[in-house]
Order: sequence, then structure tokens, then C-alpha cells
Amino acid sequence: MNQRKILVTAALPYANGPIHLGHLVEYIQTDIWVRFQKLRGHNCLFMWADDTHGTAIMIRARKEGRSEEEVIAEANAEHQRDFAGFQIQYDNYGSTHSDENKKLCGEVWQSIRDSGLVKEKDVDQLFDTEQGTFLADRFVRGTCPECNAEDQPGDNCSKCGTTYSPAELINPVSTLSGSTPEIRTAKHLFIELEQLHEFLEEWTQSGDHLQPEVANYLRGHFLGDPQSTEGAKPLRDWDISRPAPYFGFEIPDCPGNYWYVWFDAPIGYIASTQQWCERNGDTLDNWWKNDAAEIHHFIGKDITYFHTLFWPGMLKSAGYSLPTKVHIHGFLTVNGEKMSKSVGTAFKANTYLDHLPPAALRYYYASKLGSRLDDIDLNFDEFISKVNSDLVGKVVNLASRSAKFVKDTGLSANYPDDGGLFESAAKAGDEIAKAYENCDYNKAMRLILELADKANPFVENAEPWNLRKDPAKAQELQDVCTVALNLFRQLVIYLSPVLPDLAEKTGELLNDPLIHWDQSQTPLTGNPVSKFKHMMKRIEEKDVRAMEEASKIEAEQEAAQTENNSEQFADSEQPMIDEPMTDECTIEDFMKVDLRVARIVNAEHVEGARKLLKLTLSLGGDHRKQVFAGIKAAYEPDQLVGRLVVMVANLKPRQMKFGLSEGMVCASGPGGEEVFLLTPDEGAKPGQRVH
RNA sequence: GGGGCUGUAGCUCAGUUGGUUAGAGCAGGGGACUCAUAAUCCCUUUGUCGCGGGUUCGAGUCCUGCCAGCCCUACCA
Repeated sequence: MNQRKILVTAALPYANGPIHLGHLVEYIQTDIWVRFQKLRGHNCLFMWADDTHGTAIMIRARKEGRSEEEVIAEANAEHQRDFAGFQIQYDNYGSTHSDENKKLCGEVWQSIRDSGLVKEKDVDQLFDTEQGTFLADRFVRGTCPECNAEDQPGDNCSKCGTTYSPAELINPVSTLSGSTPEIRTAKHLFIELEQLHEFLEEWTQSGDHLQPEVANYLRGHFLGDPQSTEGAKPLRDWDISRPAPYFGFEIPDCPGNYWYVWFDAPIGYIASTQQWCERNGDTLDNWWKNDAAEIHHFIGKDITYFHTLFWPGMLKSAGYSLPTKVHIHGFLTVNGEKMSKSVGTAFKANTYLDHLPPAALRYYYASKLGSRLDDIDLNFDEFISKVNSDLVGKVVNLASRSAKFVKDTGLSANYPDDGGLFESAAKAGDEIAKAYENCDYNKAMRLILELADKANPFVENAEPWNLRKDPAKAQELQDVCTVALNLFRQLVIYLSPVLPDLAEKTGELLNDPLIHWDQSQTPLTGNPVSKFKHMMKRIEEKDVRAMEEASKIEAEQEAAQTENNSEQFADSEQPMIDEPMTDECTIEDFMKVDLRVARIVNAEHVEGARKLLKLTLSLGGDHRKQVFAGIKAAYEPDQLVGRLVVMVANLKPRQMKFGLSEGMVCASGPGGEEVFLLTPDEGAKPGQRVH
């Protein structure tokens, strides 16, 4: 077999948060593919890194009062801890905030400049004057200019679906500071992607670089179809720079401006390779400028266009190899629902590991992952039954029901007649390998389990537990167990990209490490058999429940914390809907209303009145006012006497059924029992005017 | 608003270039066994293939309309 050179990447985890089970779909998918390629004897590297730049990390560092470097170093350590826990094995783990990356970004940038793809344009963007930063869309909320729905995101309205720019919002508010941002104009650099249209059309639509539905998506959405009546659509310019302040790399020939995070992030793949090369005496060109080397990216469908349009464009301009294939997967849902942090279904990697074994999730994902973009669902009932019945009940059971009968004798010296079981399973290896290669892991798992379903009946019919009772049948017993253990070993080799742990334990059991796919093609004979130890535990429902519970508690704690930070108040907009804002008034208008602090010196029920209380208010000295207030349902007179309120002191007196009312007390609320009197802060004195 | 994908047994999914009575695993029911982590083995029930049209000798498979779900929509869909 020709040894292939294969470089693999997974999307770079963002250094602003923990790894959760959704991320792990991709990372486990990638790890399985890499392990598979290595097992087949190929020269395969998994190059990975943290994605560290952008506004989000800058803001977070600022809020926590530490440097961005500290924030990303902590994330890096946490990420690598989680990956180790899930047995995800990479050859290098870098960071986009590295010297190597900075240098490479500069080189790529220069070639793009030299190709004449860069142009300057002025861009209007909202600027938070308190935080001193431009605001990305997701940091702005405001009233929809179309339907007047309040508290809508910066890019489109969740009520009416209109899309707009954040600058068009009525009453925009920065979610960072709560202040009103202003529009500022700044120079941005753009890459004219349209110049690469023909190349991208060619690259995306031919050569099996993309799954067919992705190629369709790109054509329908961005590129247009040159054959159709509408023809090709021009690609939009890509805004590649951000003005200071920004956490990232400053653009060398454009001081005060930084590369947008999506420029330097994918270059991080190359930078990570560079680090590996330096450590291993290899050269970058050997991997990134070599037609004999394949490059495979694994990503989620949300970042499709970055990897299928911008990234190939960048690589092309800079003279690097283009991706051999971009493998795109769907998202994870939990029990049929979108993962949700607040509900606690965004299970963190280390929360899972506190309660459950990594192999279980690896197998479960493998059994659900196909080569397409469908979302996969994590259903815990299915999870439990799949792991228990497939792995423990069928696969591991083969070893645990036969190993101890040959503990003293070891495997037979010659492989016995097994009715062709081993041979046909060996032949199935090609189809299983093909399924792995195509990322059809669910198919691979199905094929492997079919083999296990044939192996168990063999043991059943051979009845080793009866054979051992008759010393004359010792050879037969050894032969039966030799077959059972070889079929088991074969299955474990096929499963080893998914279950490296099981492969290792099987190697120990049979005193022959499993390191190559081809070991599945030849039976193992004559080897001693070690004492059988449990290889995999059944999943208990209570452990799953414990994890769910732990995750829910974490979610609640986090929610409580955000509330304490008064970071974001999720107040209802109902009051504003019930009583929309009135027309603008001038300061002169306002000054006509004489608001005064007043003390309630007497409060009493009014005979015959359903809603009213009669209040006597003191403005200090002898200034007294009598007011009838509609607060009977909300307050007892006793509660009121003595307290300070705010009143409209110069309101024209009004003759009411029960007497003259000489003002109003200020209160909010819709009425009835929901009336809330305004109280000045401590220190206010009756008679003081409210400005 | 535009676009992509999906819709097959209670659940998770297979169904190759359209070709006989539509399959598997799990779950459910019955039995066997006791070596094994209440594991295993045998037998067994279940389908208006989302709905409606069309092409065809023949459609789960191709075309079309509709419905439902999921996802995407670059600081201008």
C-alpha cells in the first residue's frame, strides 16, 4: 500500500469558553479519522490550535481585569485537559496568538496585496464611547426600524425578520456598557473576492473537495450558476480589518488596524504545522506546498463559507496547497432539542467525564455520524442501550466469556477451522475501511456489529462451558476459545480508531499490541492469554442522571453569576408595549411640572370609595396638601404614614366626589394591586424639588 | 424574505444506476441457556416509505406542488 501524507485539522476551539459535547462531535470525528489513517500505516498529522483573537476575548479580559494572554493561556490548558480526557490525540496544539502565526499572516497578507486583491473603503459602525471600542453586531441591541419591536439584535429583527445594519436601529444600546453608541466612520480593508470567482467556481464545483450539498449551497448562495439564466453572482468584498482597539495582530502596512479574526484563524493551521516541523526536523513546504500531501479540514456547517470560499482564496493567492477535502458535519441536539446553556443541556466535556467514560461517547457518536451534514441527536436512553448492548453485551462479551478458559493454555498453536468466520470478517475489512475513509462511521459500526452478531452464536453452539467439563475435550476447548478471541481481536482492530482504550487492553490480554489494521487479516496463534480484566463498564442510568443534574446546577450557578455581575438584565419589554413612549418633550416642558419630595403625615380610607385613599402630605413647615390617590388595593393606610414619596405639587387642584385633591403621588405599575410608590433615597427632605 | 438539507416500523437508521412479497439494530412478545458485566442464543409482532399530482410496463428511489422539522443567510439576501 502506498503511504499517503495526510494533514488533518479540526476547527480551532475559541479560547473564550469551555469545550462542550457539541464541540466534541467534530473533535471525536476528526480523531477517529486520524487514528484510522495512522492505523492504516499512513503518515498522518493532526494539526490543531486555539483560536484566540477577536472582540469577545478582549472584552472578557477587560471585564476580568487581566490580560488577554492570561485568558487564552487558561483556556488553552483547559482545552487540552478536556481533549486528553476524551483521548483526542493531535500532533501539535498551537495558538493563533503565536509568533509563527504572526509571521505567516504577514506573508499571506503580502501575497494578497501583491495580487491586487485589497482595497480600502470607509465603513460606518457603532462605537461604544464608554468602552472605547467599535461594536460587532452581536454587541448591539435596539428597536427594530421596521416593526418597532424592542430589544432586538444588531443585525436582524427576531419579530419581523427584517435585516438591517446596527446603525439603523432606533435607540441602539451597547450590551457591553448599556450606553448609547454613536456612529463613527473608519477605514476598513477589503479583499475583492470576486477577482477569484472563476477559480472558486472551479474549485468548489469539481474534484470532490466538498460534499455535494455543500457545493450546491455555495453555488445557490454565493457563486451563482454561470450556466443558468441569471448567470454568476458577484462575490461580495470581504471586510478583513478592524480598527483599534482589537485583540489580534496589527496589520503591518496599515497601523492602527488589525486583521479580522477570521483572517488569522485558518492560517493558524499552517502555523501549528510549522511548530511541529521545527520540532521534528521537517519543512512546511513538505506539507503545505506539496502536491503529494493531502490536506483535510473537519469543520461544522456554521463556518462553511469561511473554509470553502475565503480560505481557498487565501491559499491560492499565497501559493499554498488547496484543501483536498473539507469535511463538514451537522450539529448536536440533545434529546431532540437544540443544546441550551440555560436549560443545562450544553454539557461540558469535564462534567461528562466526571460521571461517564469517554469511550461511550466516542462509540455513540461514531454510530451516529455519517458523511453528510445532518444534525445528530444525543438521546440518553439510546446512548445507554447502544453502549451496553453493542459494546459490552456483544463485543467485549466475546472475550469475557472465553478468555478465562485459556488462561493457562494460551491460544492454540494452529488456527482451527471456524467455518470461515475469520476469513469472511477479514474480507469485510475493506468495506469497513472504506466507510471510515468516507467518514461514514455509522456504516462502519453497523458492519462491525454484524460481525459480532455472527461471532456470539459460534460460541453459543460450541458450548465451551460444557467442553471444559470433559478433560478429553481440552483441545477442542482451546480451539473454540482461540476462535472466539481471534474474532474478538479482529473486531477490536476495526474498532480501535473509535476505542483506543479497548485496543490497548486487548493487546495486553493477548500479549500482542494492536498497532496496524493489517493485523485484522491474520489470526493470532500460540500466544499466552493474560488474566481477563473488565475492559468496559456498563453505563448506569444513575450516572447519566447525575451528569444531567450536575450540568443543570452549573447552568443555574452561571445564570446567578451573570445576574450578580449585572451584566445583562433580562427585563421584560411588556411595560413598554403596554405604555409606549410618549412624544418628546423639552426641558421647559418638564420644568413646568413641579415634583416635590413629600412626607405622608396622614392616610385614611374614604367612605364609599373603591380605589381611593385620602392622604395628607407635608412639604415641610406648614405646607400641607390633601391628595386622593388610587392606591387602596395596594397599600394599607398604616404602612404609608411617615414615609416619603414624590408628588406633583403644582397640579391644578381637582374637585372629586369626596373632596378637593391638590396633587398626585408618583407611582408606577398598571394599577390595582400592582402600584408602586416612588421613594427618594435616604437623606431627601420634604419640600425638596425633584429635577 | 432567500437558500440548503431532512421526512421509511414505537425509537435510531439502511435501502446501491427506478425492478418481484420494503430491511437491520434497539424496544415489545414467546422460548432456550447459564461461560459471561441481569450478558448470550433461537423464534416472533409492527409500516397509506410526510401529503397530493406527474413521468414510467413498473417509483421509497426521478420530476413537481404543498406540509412539517432542522440549519444557513458575509457589518446591505
